[in-house]
Amino acid sequence: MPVETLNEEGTVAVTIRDVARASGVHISTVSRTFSAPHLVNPETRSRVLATAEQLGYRPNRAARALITGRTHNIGLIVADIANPFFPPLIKAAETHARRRDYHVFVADTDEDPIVEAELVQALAKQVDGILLCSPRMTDDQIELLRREVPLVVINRMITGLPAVVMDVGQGARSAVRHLLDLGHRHLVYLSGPRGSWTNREIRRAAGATARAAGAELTVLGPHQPVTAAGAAAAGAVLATGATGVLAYNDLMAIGLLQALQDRHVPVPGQVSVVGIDDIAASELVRPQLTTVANPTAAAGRAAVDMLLQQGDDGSTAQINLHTDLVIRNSTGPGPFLPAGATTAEVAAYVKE
Amino acid sequence: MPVETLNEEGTVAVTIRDVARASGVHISTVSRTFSAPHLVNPETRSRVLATAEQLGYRPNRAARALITGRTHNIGLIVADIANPFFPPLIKAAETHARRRDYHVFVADTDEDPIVEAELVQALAKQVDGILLCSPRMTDDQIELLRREVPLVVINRMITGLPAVVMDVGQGARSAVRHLLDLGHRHLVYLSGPRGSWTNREIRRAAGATARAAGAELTVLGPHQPVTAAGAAAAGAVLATGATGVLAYNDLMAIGLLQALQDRHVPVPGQVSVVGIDDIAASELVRPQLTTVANPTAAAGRAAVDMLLQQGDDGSTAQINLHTDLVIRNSTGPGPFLPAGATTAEVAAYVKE
DNA sequence: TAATCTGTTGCAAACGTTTGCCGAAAACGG
DNA sequence: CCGTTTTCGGCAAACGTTTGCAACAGATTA
Repeated sequence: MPVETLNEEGTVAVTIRDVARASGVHISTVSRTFSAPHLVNPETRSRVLATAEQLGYRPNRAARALITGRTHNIGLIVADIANPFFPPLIKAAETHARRRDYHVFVADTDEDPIVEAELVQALAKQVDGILLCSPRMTDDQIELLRREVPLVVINRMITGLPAVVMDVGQGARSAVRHLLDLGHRHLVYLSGPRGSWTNREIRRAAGATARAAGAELTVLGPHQPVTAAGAAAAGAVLATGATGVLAYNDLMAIGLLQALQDRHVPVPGQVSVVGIDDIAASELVRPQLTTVANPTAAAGRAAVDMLLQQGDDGSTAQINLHTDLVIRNSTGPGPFLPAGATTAEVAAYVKE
Repeated sequence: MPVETLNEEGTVAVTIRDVARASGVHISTVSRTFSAPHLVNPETRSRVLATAEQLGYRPNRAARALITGRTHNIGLIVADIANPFFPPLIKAAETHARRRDYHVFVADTDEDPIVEAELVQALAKQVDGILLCSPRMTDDQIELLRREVPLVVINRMITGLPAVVMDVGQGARSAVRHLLDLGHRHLVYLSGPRGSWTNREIRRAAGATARAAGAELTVLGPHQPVTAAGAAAAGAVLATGATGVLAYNDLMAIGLLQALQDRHVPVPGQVSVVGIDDIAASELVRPQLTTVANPTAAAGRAAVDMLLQQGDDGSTAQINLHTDLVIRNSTGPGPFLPAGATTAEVAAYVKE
């Protein structure tokens, strides 16, 4: 009776060797049955598969990783799992990766660039690549890290680095144009965290669009991308005298909405607010938030594909995903129009 | 000149062997420097550490896993990452695990018990244990799977299995008592998904509490735990004539809130609504949701600890975490009381 | 019929660690 | 100063795979 090693659960650990013995072939044949089926006789193959199935054999990924150098794992690093912007992306990436037989490590940096770098380092040797989501590091740091592990960046553009971005510049332009169309002439941009590429893009696009229309745009910030920061900014927003606000993300916009409500400032009667992301909650608050919808799920899937194809060629494509302005109830006509004016009336007014 | 193997990034893969050669010791000494430092002379140790640092050596976890049988990874399986109940738990578990030098695979079952079982199987050989969050499988299935991999269950009680539960029964009792105290005599429980242990606990506790007070409790469901289901149930809720509603979770409660608002049913004027979970959005909607706060972050940390200690002894502890009723604005006096009655007045009335 | 090719399998050397065992040297006790 | 213990470090065998190479049989070609 052969000595079987028991694993910690007290069951027999069945290896390639057991399958080989039971089906009367060499272990290499068993190995090939799984990793290069076309190299083994169909008859033998089915016999091996049958005994493997019967014995409950599962390939040991550590052993496989050791020799092939591919772990079949990928890392996904986000700023804050609890920020509702990320879960749909995580979910999509995870599901997509699993379909390709990859598993996903998810890690959270708490918006801290130092933690971010450490995490990449820690994960580097254990994954085939990392998806860096809205990184807060500098471009230089990222350049350094990409030498240790294949990287795909989401929501940031760095020359020479494969990236998936949601076209937040275009989104910001639509949002600002929407506010201008409604007759607002003085706008505020509630700026997001320092180090965010997205934040720079939005500010630039919003500024350019406002300037082109001869409107004024005041930038407030930087802020942490959370509701509390949006709420805290309410006073400053009102102090500017602006009537239209674009926020870095929906959380901040919602926080602002709440604070304005608490101060009995009518929205959109006195101030119009636009968010970015279209998180689930933006439909749940009242007034419902006008916002720029980001295709986060598509971005997650695209990023996984880019990462897995990266080895094949030296291509460093950059994908730019389209964003959509979703108009809800937090935006309305500017202050010098009759409060009840419809969009059509406003459009007519503006054209005059 | 020795031949160095290059990894896919084109940099040299530095192994224990390189460190050994560079510091003039045997590889076993290098190994021990990292995995059993007390067995090596402090002087040698620091020399090895220095060269390791200088060469940029990182232990290969696959090789380590292969020989020790421990991967230093854990799996975390949740029903739906996009359900805001889970992210705080995931985040806490991940951070806590990382502090103990473990990495976390996160996977999503889409509320499907079949996917759930497959995921456990797929992850089993690649992790040291799995955290099963609010599983939808049957007890038997879970019993079967625990033989393949150490398991800790969250939000479910199965005899003999280590578990962390949030005391949702107690939460439901507080919630129902709160509604009864406000003078509501006919309540509805908006039931959650089939297969949810939590759902059974809530229903049982709510039913018992209502019965003990001689009040009526109608159970509606099962439902998917999403806002749409809560909204869709609005008609049925009103049809029962009940004035107090307890929902399986906040998402459903919020959905219901929206639908009632659309029908111009005043909340809490005509109907009071209580949720469970205390997700971030429950504070953002208007009226703000009265709900049972679950200590999800604490649960995540506790579960990680249990899983990592599990090997040490055969203990299968079950931790029961306290929940808290958070009273906000979605609950108010029952219909036969003056609409503006304060809580104190209500209490007085009920006592009479 | 000999030479070549093709398809299938076995052999054995890796991959980068950990760890039980053993010997050498140092420290200790009497 | 001798015997015993302790500390330290080397040796080599694992762990479960993959994969280049070689062997062999049968089919194909010239």
